[in-house]
Amino acid sequence: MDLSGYALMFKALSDETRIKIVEMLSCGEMCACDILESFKITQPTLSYHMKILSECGLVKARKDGPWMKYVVDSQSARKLKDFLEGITTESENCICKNIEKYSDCK
Amino acid sequence: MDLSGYALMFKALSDETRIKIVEMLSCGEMCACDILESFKITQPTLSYHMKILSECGLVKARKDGPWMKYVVDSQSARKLKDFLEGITTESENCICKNIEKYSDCK
DNA sequence: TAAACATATAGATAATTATCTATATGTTTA
DNA sequence: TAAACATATAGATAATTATCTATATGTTTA
Repeated sequence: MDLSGYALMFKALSDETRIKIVEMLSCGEMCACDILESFKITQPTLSYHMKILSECGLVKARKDGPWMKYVVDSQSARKLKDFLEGITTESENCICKNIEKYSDCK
Repeated sequence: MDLSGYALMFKALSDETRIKIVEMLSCGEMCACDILESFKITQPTLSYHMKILSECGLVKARKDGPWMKYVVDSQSARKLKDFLEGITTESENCICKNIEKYSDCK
């Protein structure tokens, strides 16, 4: 995954409401209507947040009749975790060996 | 750490420039001027980013003469990693046992 | 001490974000 | 099939963000 992918996932988690949603989903699949009950936001706002969480890949969405069901995508969460692992751990192929790639690129 | 603390750290990592900075710092301490060389941003913009990274706790800053030196705070990074761990792993005291806390709280 | 260097701050601005209301679309049930 | 239910989309808006230029502050060196 390239950095913009990580940035999108981190951005998805940069909002407290979305962090809470992800925590709720960590126990298993839930439908939007059930998630909505735990928050004081309107249905369109939840829909907006779920789109952000789904589009970055951190959450998987599926349609079940009239309901949308959501669950954490463990693989994506693990990738993000591994990124943080790379930040803390000393290793042979340290992430920072790629520094030159960034020179003069935006 | 409460959720707003995590949100701040995730927000700090939601920008590609800042992700790159953190990667660079993962190898060890660097001064602002050296970091700046790898980016096409102005010095005030870098100063802005370093403030965001420092204030959330993900990066430690210290003054050394005229230089500011920065390094990743491994403890914070580990906390963030553990949060993601809690999202993926099934456990006795699952994060989602706290769901009721969110009810009707914004 | 004056010049050079490193960084921070102030103020402006275009772009993005989180939220809402109103409404549309799609699915199930009576 | 009409009503009820679940969700998404459109459009508006206030707040936030990332960036810049100009300038201030603090430190070292000649």
